[in-house]
Amino acid sequence: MNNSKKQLLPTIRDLPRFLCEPDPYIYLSNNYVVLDYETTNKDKGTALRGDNRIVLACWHAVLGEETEVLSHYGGEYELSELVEAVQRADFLVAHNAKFELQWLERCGLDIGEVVVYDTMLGEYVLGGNRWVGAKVGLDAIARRRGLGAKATLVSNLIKNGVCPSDIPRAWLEKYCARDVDLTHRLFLEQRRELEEHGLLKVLYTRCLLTPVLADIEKNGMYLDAERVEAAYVAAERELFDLNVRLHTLTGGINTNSTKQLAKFLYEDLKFAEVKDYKGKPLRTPAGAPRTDVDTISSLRPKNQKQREFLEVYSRHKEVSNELTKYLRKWHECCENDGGHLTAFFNQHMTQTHRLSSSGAKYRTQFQNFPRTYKPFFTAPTDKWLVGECDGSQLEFRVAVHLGRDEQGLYDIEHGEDIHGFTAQTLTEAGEPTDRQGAKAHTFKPLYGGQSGTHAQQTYYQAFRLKYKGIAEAQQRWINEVLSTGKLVTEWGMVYHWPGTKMSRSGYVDNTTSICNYPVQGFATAEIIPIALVFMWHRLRRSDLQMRIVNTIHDSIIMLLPEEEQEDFHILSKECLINAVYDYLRCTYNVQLTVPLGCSVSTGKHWGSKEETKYEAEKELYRGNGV
DNA sequence: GAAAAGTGCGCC
DNA sequence: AAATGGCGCACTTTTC
Repeated sequence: MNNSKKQLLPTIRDLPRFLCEPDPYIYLSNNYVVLDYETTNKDKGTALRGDNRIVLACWHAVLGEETEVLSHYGGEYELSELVEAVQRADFLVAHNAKFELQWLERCGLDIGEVVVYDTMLGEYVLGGNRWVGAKVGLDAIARRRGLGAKATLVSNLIKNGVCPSDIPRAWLEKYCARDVDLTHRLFLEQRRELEEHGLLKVLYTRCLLTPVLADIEKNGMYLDAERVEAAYVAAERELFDLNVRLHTLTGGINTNSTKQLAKFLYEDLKFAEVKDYKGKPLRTPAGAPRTDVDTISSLRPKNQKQREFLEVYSRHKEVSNELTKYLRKWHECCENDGGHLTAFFNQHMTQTHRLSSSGAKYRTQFQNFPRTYKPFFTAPTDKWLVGECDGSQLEFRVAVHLGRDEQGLYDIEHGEDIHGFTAQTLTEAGEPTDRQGAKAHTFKPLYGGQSGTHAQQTYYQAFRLKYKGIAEAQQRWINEVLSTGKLVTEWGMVYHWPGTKMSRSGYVDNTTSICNYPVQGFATAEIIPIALVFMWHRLRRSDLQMRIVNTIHDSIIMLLPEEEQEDFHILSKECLINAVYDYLRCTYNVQLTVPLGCSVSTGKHWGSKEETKYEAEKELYRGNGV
């Protein structure tokens, strides 16, 4: 166990050079490999399925002026030449490199030692918020850039479910060679543009996260079968009763149909629609009456029939949601897979560049479990725990930094109760609100929110007055977008809102996005990924057994042996706090001016209430950091 | 009959 | 005219 080369917890200096001395200009080197795999096609060909295999690998090995064009038809055990080429190179180029990395790991590569350049992420970073998802697919990019479309015959075969292993070898080779060539030319175009726009560093950060995600997707999370089963059975039982009652009350309409439900609510039961301050009914974007919980819960029943319907309906909605989105799937997962639940992370789906996730086999994504279900997750073995660490008030603190807001800094340093201020302001404006109820409103101004009830508007104004620095920064962002159509953030990321105009009333299009993207992006697309990267590499170079299993925007979820609790605390603090300051300074030349904090908890199940909080030392954010 | 649009709801 | 950001998934209805 005491491997001489490893330590329980290596320091940051022991990490690979590309981390302790981050250098985005490595991408200007001409020592790289461009790779594309064709694989069998179960679940999109993922390497995480043992029954998939590599059909064909095509790669370019570039060294100086020389480009070798290579390919190999056959499985992963015969690809040592490729693995060695990748190890010799300064970096690996691939489109959606997470996919290739998972395969390369099966081919025997240590993916913790590789720097990748992902052309999908390259395009994503160049686009800012302009193109996401399918628009950064290789086809779409080739079309947009006039690089020549993909070979249509083979791509159509694959799209229509034909396994590459059944496609004639010569066709497939031509297709794959073309994709590598396309990826290579795309890379050369992109790196020039990224350098020109000062975006290499942003791409570097995106790409550092790729091997981390490639690895943690393999882990998954574990459900406590007993807890899931109990909740599942109780919910099915309750739903059955509620269905009967609802059927009687409504005469058998389908309450899942917004159309039928709206007719029942507003015509049959004669509820009055909720109106705005001008007396106009609040409708959906398409003009239909609203039937969501918020709307329905604000309806005021005037008779017994209305009252009873609201009561039964709201509970029915709750229970059926829980069942269809979580409990039935998790019940299946416990029956068939011992409660092992997996998902994958999408690096290219969001406008702000935070991650998104999608459920794998059971289609439950990893970022929207109901909070009350956290205790349904547990460790797969005895003597292991679930741990969670998250950035304290992360988006607020980021906003305070971006606005160099003195009041905000004071409040953070003195642990002021921000929600308390919200509650007090709302109460004094005639809308009695407790602290819990105030939480929803506290940060709405960070999203540029202005409207609402009189008391709410009073609060938003009070927020803008109190945190002047934040409000002024947001106003500057709006002005910049008005005059240039884009916003260059202080870490280099550029968001675009072309054609933004001011209306006659003075309201600027996209105000809410302009106010929010920099905050959300810096917090959850830069800071947390940095922490994840450092945490993963330090664990990888240690003897510790704990592993990262999930990340939800401002938090990281782990599985760990009981005896590694202290290491987990240290690691959380050092990665979520210290490493972030260093990395931001080295890579982005950004000196954070606020304390970062984190809170750490562990337990037999996820969601333990006992938290330990840590705060940054003053010299990290108030001096030169030395 | 499949795809797209619309609506609602879970999380941060 | 409206004016709180970001997602993915279930379900119904509309469109092609």
